[in-house]
Amino acid sequence: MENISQTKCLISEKYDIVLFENMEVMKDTKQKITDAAIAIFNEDFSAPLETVAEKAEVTRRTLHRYFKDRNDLLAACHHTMQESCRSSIGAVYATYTEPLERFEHMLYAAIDCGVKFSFFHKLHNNEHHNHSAGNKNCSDYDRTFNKFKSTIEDLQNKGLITGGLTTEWIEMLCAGIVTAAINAEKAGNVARINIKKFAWYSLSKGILA
Amino acid sequence: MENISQTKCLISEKYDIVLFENMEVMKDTKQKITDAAIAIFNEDFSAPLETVAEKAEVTRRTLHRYFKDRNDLLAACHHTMQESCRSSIGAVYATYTEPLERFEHMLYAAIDCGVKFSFFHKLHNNEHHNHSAGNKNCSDYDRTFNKFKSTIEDLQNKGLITGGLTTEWIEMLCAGIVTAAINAEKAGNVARINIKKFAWYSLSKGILA
DNA sequence: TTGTAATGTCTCAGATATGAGAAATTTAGA
DNA sequence: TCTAAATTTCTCATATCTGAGACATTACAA
Repeated sequence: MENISQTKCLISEKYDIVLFENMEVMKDTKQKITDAAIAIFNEDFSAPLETVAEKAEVTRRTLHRYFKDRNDLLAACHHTMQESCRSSIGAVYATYTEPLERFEHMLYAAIDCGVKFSFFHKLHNNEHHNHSAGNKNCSDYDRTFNKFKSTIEDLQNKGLITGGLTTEWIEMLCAGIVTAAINAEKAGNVARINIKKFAWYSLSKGILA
Repeated sequence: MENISQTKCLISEKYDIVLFENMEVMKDTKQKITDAAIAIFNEDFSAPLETVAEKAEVTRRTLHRYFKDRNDLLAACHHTMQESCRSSIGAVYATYTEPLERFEHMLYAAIDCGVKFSFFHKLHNNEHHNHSAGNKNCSDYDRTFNKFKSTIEDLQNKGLITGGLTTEWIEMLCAGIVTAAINAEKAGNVARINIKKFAWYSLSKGILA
């Protein structure tokens, strides 16, 4: 019987410590509200702002002091998600050049970004959103996610991907597995240390030739 | 280089024809509204009822004639999801006894249920929902999903699962892969015929020893 | 301790969502 | 074609959400 411990896995110590979100003691209020909004809107896009304020542990009045209106808050969410993904994925892209190694660390980066990754991906891939390169938000998204996509294409060109699987499927699968990792983390029924290990095992076995 | 066509795959012809949702010409209005609500609420839980009515191609007034209020509509959603999942998964459970075969067909059944599967799963597994066996909805959910979970346990007991992977992770992964399949279907960038093939390939390789 | 900036409380007006009555219109079947 | 049921249209009252002013309270740094 195969055992997961035999599988090569590049998780560094760093990832085991700061595993998911930054648990900083004192975030500045504006960022705290933005982070709360990302968590809430990811699950319930039309949730009342009161709900966001509660999650951020501030009054609705305070929220309105920082954000003109709902759209303003959403723009801040977008900026935070974009920046978090750009920074994490960009760092991996710059650090690793070998496609497989790069791909593995991109998965870990995506899991570290957590909801900021999955909500960002969801927003730009849902049926109502019409993605246009002219839109600043969309081009920001593309710049970051193209690093992801091109890494998958590199794997394919090197013949590392199971024949027949398409780039599009692999992208969807990655998003699905990141979501699984986030949900496992939230549910708390899978040991934290294992989540990335499991995610990489299932993803790599699931697509590599 | 491994090719996906070499992988054993039990998709029957039936699945290729009625692939995702039932595209019936004339659904009765109440069911049409309920289905629209499942699609909308899955993506935006607090979406206004106007949005649901639009999706169902009726007036908000008509919606209110069938459903007393939002909760009433939500109860109908729950009933439809429960019944769809119970029927599909129950049929697979009754038809196949060999765990691996059963598991594969359960994946196909879940993909066929589509949003009805993923929304149902999401509702009973999100952090706000406190799952209690006393609640009728929860026990309905458990009855159906325990068939899923016990199938995974059977695989594990037979030594078919990669050592170390937990039941909880596999459940999350299944939900993630079903979501990937649904999104691939919605995005339309993965050929319909391939979706189930890809999903089973990635899932089976991703967890089986 | 004191002053200032940030946040909370209370309040309100306008916007949007909700639920339903009444009558007109459409649809489907005899 | 005619009738009955279903749906739409228009309307309204109520509820909830939103954004902001005025002032009280708190936190913190000098």
